Amino acid sequence: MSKTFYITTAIDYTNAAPHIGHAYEKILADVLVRYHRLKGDSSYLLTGVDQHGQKVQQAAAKEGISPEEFVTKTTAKFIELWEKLEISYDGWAATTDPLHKTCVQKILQDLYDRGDIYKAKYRGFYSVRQEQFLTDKERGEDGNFGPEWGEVVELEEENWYFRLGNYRDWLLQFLDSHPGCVQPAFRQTELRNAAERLSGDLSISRPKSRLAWGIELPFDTSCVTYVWFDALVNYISFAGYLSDDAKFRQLWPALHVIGKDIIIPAHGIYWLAMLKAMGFADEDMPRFLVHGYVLVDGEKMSKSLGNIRDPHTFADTFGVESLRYFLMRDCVVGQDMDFTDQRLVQRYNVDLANSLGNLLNRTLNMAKRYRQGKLVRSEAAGISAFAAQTVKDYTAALDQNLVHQALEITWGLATRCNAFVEESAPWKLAKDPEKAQELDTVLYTLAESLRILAILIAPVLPRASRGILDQLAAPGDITLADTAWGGLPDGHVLGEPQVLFPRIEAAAE
RNA sequence: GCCAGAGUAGCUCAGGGGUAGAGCAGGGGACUCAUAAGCCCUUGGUCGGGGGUUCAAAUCCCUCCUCUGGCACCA
Repeated sequence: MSKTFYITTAIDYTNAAPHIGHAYEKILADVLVRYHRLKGDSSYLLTGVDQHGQKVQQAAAKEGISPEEFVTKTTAKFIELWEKLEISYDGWAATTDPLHKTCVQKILQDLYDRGDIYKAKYRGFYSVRQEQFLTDKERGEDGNFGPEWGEVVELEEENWYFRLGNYRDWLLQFLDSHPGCVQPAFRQTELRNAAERLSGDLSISRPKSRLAWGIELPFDTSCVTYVWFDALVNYISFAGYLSDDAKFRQLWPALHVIGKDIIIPAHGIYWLAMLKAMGFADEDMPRFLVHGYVLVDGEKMSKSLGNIRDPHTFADTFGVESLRYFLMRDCVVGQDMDFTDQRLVQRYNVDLANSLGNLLNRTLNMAKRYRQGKLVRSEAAGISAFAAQTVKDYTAALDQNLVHQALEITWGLATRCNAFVEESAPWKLAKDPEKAQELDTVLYTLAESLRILAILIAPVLPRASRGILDQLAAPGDITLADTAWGGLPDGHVLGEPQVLFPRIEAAAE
């Protein structure tokens, strides 16, 4: 069996509800994994939640409930959203899972035994109110810590450290010899620059007196591990590392879909160094697909601006598919995108309703009116060749994860078909008995093109894909190979036309 | 500050030494199968400013300005 296309997303921190940015990342990963399934590749999508840590502990305390209870409640919100958005994940990584905990502890113990983890004292300024150490970043303009930190004391604490600095040279060599490890390329350049300046080791523990909600260090039960050796490890623990060798060999290495805010240093430096320390070979290092932010009306989403968009609202107002389409079509992979209601509605009306939806509708109506929906197998060479080229270009784009480009290419076929309707004017052919064969060819060509379009949109618009195939009365179980011309048999009878994407008339302001 | 990227039509962006491009928005037209959709035509830009190289610069070089990102644990 060939290697599985193993794709993961960042696991989301469960101290608050998911927003449109979380949704974007999961949809992107979902589209890519659906594409690989369509191609017939063995595929596996892992997503999940990061449930440990201080902010969860604090948020739970604030509500007067246990961290377990709090996390269960918040996690449910993520699961509910992913189901609504049709994120077709195969594995669910929740960091409180015993499987994960066992894996983390085995890794820590092993690194400890090999001397990659050591204990050292840290002395610094500590905010009693916020229960955290402060760095120079937290200092105000005047160089002092602001009142929001409450009482600040100087404190000494013993913690465990990972010998990150030992892996700096290897990391530089690895990045230099593996262009394409990070997409887009400029992110790899940034990572390389950051790695060059890397100095010092990485604190990986917190005393339980400060943070109890985490995974206990196997060699020091007075501490829990802090974020890195917990959250990052999910990518391998849930892939069977140290628990199911066959599964792990099949899946690993992964393509990590992550946001631009966590490539440096978390994934690009810490995670790669951690894997190296665990003994992973260069060819078993993951690759990264780094996406940008979803801006709202040109601004970064933030609580203080009060412009956080709830994906549920969008899904309920405009439909899940229009949200998936808009996010995938309007965002150049790797770049930020601007999310505005107006633009979403515009894209929906222009691309989904007017172009594709109307093409389906007019085709079925003409076939019904002129031929009672019955087709004669045939081919308009210009269009079938165009369709074949479209599939080729589409594949080339998606093989490079360029979802927006694949959609643009796909819609090129829909546009070509709409023009073809005008060129061939079936309503004129229908009035001339001598043109009967020509009319049959036009109708079959349009129906067949729609069948191909339905296949191509399937990764992004699974429901609309099924909807088109249903109306064509074509089989719903499809693969990319089915885009070959002539799938609809001679004498095939099309289904009833229904409006697939009703126009959104009210300008959403 | 250092590093990277960007600044091209109202908007989103492509192009990258030889007469300025696409989609959407705006304007006009012919048609009628269709979700007043689709199709055709069209308005619109001294390609951030200034210098330079060149027969020729949006494109190469220098410089300045602006924005974004990274360096600095929030998808």
